Formats: sequence, C-alpha cells, structure tokens
Amino acid sequence: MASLIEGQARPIRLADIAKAAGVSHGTASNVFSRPEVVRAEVRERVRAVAEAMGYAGPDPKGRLLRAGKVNAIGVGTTEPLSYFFEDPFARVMMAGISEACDATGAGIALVSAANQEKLAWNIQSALVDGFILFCIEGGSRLVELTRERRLPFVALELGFHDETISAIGVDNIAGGRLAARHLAELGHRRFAVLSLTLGDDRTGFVTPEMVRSAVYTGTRDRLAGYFEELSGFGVDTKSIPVFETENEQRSTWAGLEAIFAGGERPTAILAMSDRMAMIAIDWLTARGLKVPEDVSVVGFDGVPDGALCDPPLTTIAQPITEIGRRAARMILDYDGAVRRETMGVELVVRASTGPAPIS
Amino acid sequence: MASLIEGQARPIRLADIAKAAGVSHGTASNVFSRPEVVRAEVRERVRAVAEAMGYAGPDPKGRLLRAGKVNAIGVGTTEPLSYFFEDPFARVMMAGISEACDATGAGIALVSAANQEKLAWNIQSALVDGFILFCIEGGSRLVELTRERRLPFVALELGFHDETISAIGVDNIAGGRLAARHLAELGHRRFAVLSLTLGDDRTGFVTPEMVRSAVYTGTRDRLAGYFEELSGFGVDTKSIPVFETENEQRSTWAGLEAIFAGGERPTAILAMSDRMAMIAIDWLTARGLKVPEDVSVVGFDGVPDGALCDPPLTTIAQPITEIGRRAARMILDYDGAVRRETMGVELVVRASTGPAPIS
DNA sequence: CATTTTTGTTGGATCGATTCAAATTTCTCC
DNA sequence: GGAGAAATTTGAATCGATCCAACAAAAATG
Repeated sequence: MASLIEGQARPIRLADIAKAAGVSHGTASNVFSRPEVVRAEVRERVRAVAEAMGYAGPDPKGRLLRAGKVNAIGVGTTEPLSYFFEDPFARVMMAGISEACDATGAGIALVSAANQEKLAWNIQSALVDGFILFCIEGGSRLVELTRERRLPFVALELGFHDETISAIGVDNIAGGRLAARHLAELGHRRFAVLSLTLGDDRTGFVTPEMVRSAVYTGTRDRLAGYFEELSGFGVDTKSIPVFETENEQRSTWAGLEAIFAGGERPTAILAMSDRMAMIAIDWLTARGLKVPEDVSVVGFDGVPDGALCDPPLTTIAQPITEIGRRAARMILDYDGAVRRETMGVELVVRASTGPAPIS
Repeated sequence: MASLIEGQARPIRLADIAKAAGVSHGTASNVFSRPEVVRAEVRERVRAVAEAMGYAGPDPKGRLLRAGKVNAIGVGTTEPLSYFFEDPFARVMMAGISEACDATGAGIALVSAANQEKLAWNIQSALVDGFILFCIEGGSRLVELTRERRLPFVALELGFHDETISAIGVDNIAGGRLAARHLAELGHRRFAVLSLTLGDDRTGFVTPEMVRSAVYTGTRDRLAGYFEELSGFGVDTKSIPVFETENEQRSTWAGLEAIFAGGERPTAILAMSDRMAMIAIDWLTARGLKVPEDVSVVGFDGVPDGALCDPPLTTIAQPITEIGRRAARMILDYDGAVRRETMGVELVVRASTGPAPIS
C-alpha cells in the first residue's frame, strides 16, 4: 500500500504537501496539529495527499525550534551510560524519575560520556529542558558543565556545599547516627567504617584532617553521624579505622584486608553504601567469618538487592524513588527558584546485624 | 562572577552577541563551532562578549534543525518507562545498547507511554535518528506506529513474521531443543511448559490449534523446539500441558496451580523466560517441592539474576548484550537495507536441573 | 608594484515547522 | 439582497542556529 519508500533523496516536507494539495503552509500545518480548525473537506484532501506522497508527519526537529520546549529531561552522570541500568541505587532512582516523567508524558535522555570532552559536548548538545545530575565521583565538574547550559538542574546526592544550586539529598547525619546507635545498642564497641570518597580519586585510610577538608559533605556528614552517636556510647572514635573506597569491589576488598590485618578486629562494620556492605558480607563469609555472629554489617541506601542477599542486609533506607520523583518534578515544574530538600532516612533492621559476640 | 542569570525574559541568542561584538552572525557561529577559522583577536572578543552577556552557547535546538541528525537513538516499548530499569532482560539489553552508544557518543532516548495515544505521540515526536523496539506485548502496534515515522528501526525479540522490517532475534527452535534435550537426557519424561504469550492478552492452557495460529513466532518456535526434541525421546508431546502467561507473577502462579492440580505431576518444567523460571522455583519451594530433586526447572534468556537465585538456574542463554550492541549499531550505521539477524543460544547448566526422580 | 595565494569575514539562504493578524469566504438573519 | 457575524484560509514572521559562495584584506610571489 501507500507509496514506496523510494526517492530517499529528499524527505517530504510539510511545504511539499501544502503545494501539492493547493493550500498554504498554515493550513497544512493545521491539518496535523489542530485538525479541528480546518474544514473537513480540505483536511481530508491534505491528508490524502500526505498519505500518497509518503509524508512522515510534521518533523519534530522543526516543531521543536518553534515550540521552544523539548519536553524531556536529561539525566547526567560521569559514569558510563550502562551505570543507569546496572547500579541498583541508580535503577531505583531512575524508576522514580520515570514515574514522574510517565505521568506528564515527558521523555528521558540519558547523558554521560567516557571522557571529559565528550561529556562536555554531550551536556552542551543534549536536547532537554533541564537536567538531573547524579553527583558521584567528579560531581563538581558535572555541575560546572551543566551550569553553563543555563538550564534548570537538580543535583542528587549532592556531595558538596554549594547553596546556589538546587539539590535533593538525605539527612546524612541522622542516617549515620541511626546506623551507629543500632549497632551500639546491640553491644558493639569495636567498629570499622567503609567510607565513600571524601575528595576525588582517592582510596585508603582516612585521617581526621582529611575529614575536615572533605569536598563531599555527604560522606563527611555520615561519618559525623557515626562518630557523634558512638561518642555518646563511650566509644573512642579516634581509634576507629575509616577506609575510603570507590564503592566497588576492588577498593572495598583492599579496605577490608587493611582493616582486618590489624590486631583488634572490629565486630561491626559501618558501610556507607549497600553495595559496599554486600561486598563486605561476601568477603567476610569467604574468610570464614559469620555475619552477623562474628561481624555485624550495616549498609546505607536501602536498595532492593539488600533484602535479597544472604543474610538480608540491615541498612539505612533512603526514600530513593521519592527523591527521583521529586527531582523530576522540580525540573518539570521549574519556576526559577533554587530549591534544596533534605529527605529523612530510616533504619531497616534485617539479618546482617546481631548482638556483639562475647569477647 | 559573570553576569547574573536575571532577565529571564529573553534568552540571549547567537545573533545578539554577534551584534554586540560587531561581527556577522556567520563569524559568531564560527567562534563556537569552528574556532580555528576565526582570527584569534576576534575570537577572544566574541567570547568575552558572550561571557559578559551570559550566553549559554549555541542552542542545540537551532543546531539540530540545520544539522539534520539528532545523534541519539530511541528505545521504545509498550511497557512503562520503568521497565528499562527494572526488568533484568531489558537491563542487560540496555547495557549492550549503551555500550555501542557510548562508543560513538550517541545518546539514548527512552520512549514509552501509559496509553496508546500518548505512545503514538511520543513516537511521533521523539528526537531520534532511529528506533530500537522491544517487541513484547503489543509489539505489532509499536512497529506500526514506528513505521509511520519513516526512520530506521530494528525490532528486538521479534514476535511475528514480517520480513519487511529489520530485526534481531535468536534461534528459538535451537534454544527449545537444547533445553528439552538437557532434561530428557537427565531422564525426565513428564513435562510442563510455562509459555510466553502466543497472541495478545491471553493466558491459560494452550491448544495445538492456538499454536498453529500463533501471532508471536518466537513463542511458537520455542515450543516447536521443545516438542521436536522430546518427540525424539519418545515423549508424547500432546499430553504436555502448555500454559500461556504474561511473564509475571500472577499469571505464572495461576499456570503452576493449574499444572500441579492435575494427577500426573511433571518432573520438569520448561519455562520460556528466566523470570518465569525463577517465579516457578519460588512457588515450588514454597509448596515444599525441592528443586531439582523433585522438579527440575530450565529457563530461557540467561539473565544475570539467574546465577544468583537459589538454586542457580539452568537456562538457555541468549547473547543479550551482543544483541543490544548490534541493534544499536544497525541504527547508527544505517545504510537503508533491511537486515535480519539470528543469534545462537547456548545451554548453561546450573543447579536447578537434575536427574529425574525415581518414580 | 602588480599579481596571485592565503586567510578571514560577510550576509543571504536554509533547515521544517508554528503562529497570528489580516484577508477572504461562508453563513445567518432580517 | 445585503449587513454583520462566524468560520476558514493565507502568508509573512519567527524559532536559533549552520553553511557557503562571494568578497575583502593581508601576505606571498615574481
């Protein structure tokens, strides 16, 4: 049926249809975008001509320029694109963003890049009305690049203090306290911390000065929460080993090796992400240490995988989906204001934590 | 620094800075897109003016219209957007697509919609150079809508025979045979099949006539593979219950209930997706039936979750990531040809299958 | 110094639609 | 039949850039 898809040469434009049907551009345009204002007879004639000529419908590229709004939001990260589909935290967040976008019919464009130049280019040329930024490693660079685009944007998990930009985060101090209190109440007194990064591209043990000069306030606050609470239980926080990792297996293993190489082994591990916590559980189990009988582990984030692992993970749950929804709505309903929201977190007790072993 | 982001009234255009800097718009354009052709002195002057006026850089909307190519590929489905982040099969596929896109710097736009009208609109207005279609339920509608856009597209997991469109799929017959042979060689003789849908929106037991008139040839072929192979082992395939599900929990449970309500219980289940297979394992375990001692289960797809579940799932693995990569490249390197590729599958034996129980 | 080459700049045309004020046609109703 | 109202249609202007042929200026060459 219809015409063959030959003559690849020059795609048919609305103007071609208008001429062929003997009407003006204006009318031809109306046939597609506001059919009710065109007389039925004319409308059908134009439609027939369009069909016969194999017109694909008004090209969104043209419409876009006129309309101004793209009706899509960009989600950016410095990780490779596959991060969105593989990382459990990102996935739940994306589900929340998707929900808000689905509700208003907005699209989602994923923005990322292997290297910095490409990232800059991709951000500059993304066809979106605003950005949601996953600020992990190199978040400040990402924010800087995005700021130049002068489009609304929201930073997620904002790792640094910049009051001039919109952001949604969680109460990291409260989360840290909740985790620490839970373990302390179970009788634990010897701890170790698997920390997210405090600055860019570094792993290893952390000193108090490094904490003070932390770039990422999220990390700093969780640590502060842990320490404040533990101090209240009479724990000497200065002696707690804090190992900075990159939230992946290699550096987390290195951290665990280093922590367990010392003489006084911890009976409880405070991990700043569920991912690290689960890696830690695997590592401990492989070493013959039972979780939670020998070592308790508490994570942070509350990703669904945590409930499925063995043993199920005790964690500080963030309202990830809700954060995603709100972030998307901030962009969709942008009103020019800088908004900063802090969401609450809650302790979810599962089976990776238990009473401190009798020493 | 720079100028305040006030005067929201009218964003600055390239033409504005050209005038302010006293150069033509052609030169101003060159400053941003081909800086090497403009004299250093002029270039810096224009840049300074742009900076001072708070110019956000050339608007991609404008560039796009001229350039013609969007440099992004659309991935469409009839499921809600969150499908891409939640379904394990989709996630692996997206990882493959992401990889190819990352490599060439192309973007990904997710296209989906709650209802049909919105879906049509979203497909019509997606800013992409081509589409990759997840053809699940309602795949034919999706293909029809996309065809009207007259942009290159590839169907994934093509569920119906339409030789005029590009598609990438797997050898479903071979996969079916592999699964069936494995079980038959373990001594199984009583089977049940948890099938994907043969047509749209139906669940329940399947009759031979329904198989013959199947809309989805993928489903039909897997079934054919199962039956051909089992016949070779002397199994009466006519007596094998085949239950059509929607690849989710509710209908899969219903299928299992129906299958196990009968007198002669199967010792082996052939599931057409890993998802169903895992749901089946849970259901059986909850019923007190041991997998694989009492009932063996083999899945189809080879998603990573299958290796993690308990017991780890024996399955027919598709090269999902590779399919994704190829699909993306088909769009990125589109040459006007209709391509149809069939990928091989392989049997991955894990712990969900074992010798048939002695009856 | 005249001529060619090289290098930089200009401004009109174009990409493909939408919009809206003005012009035209059609319809109502006396 | 004609005035006035209502319904349609027109066509120029616009969205924001890039491209390119033509021109101008500066540099190199004979």
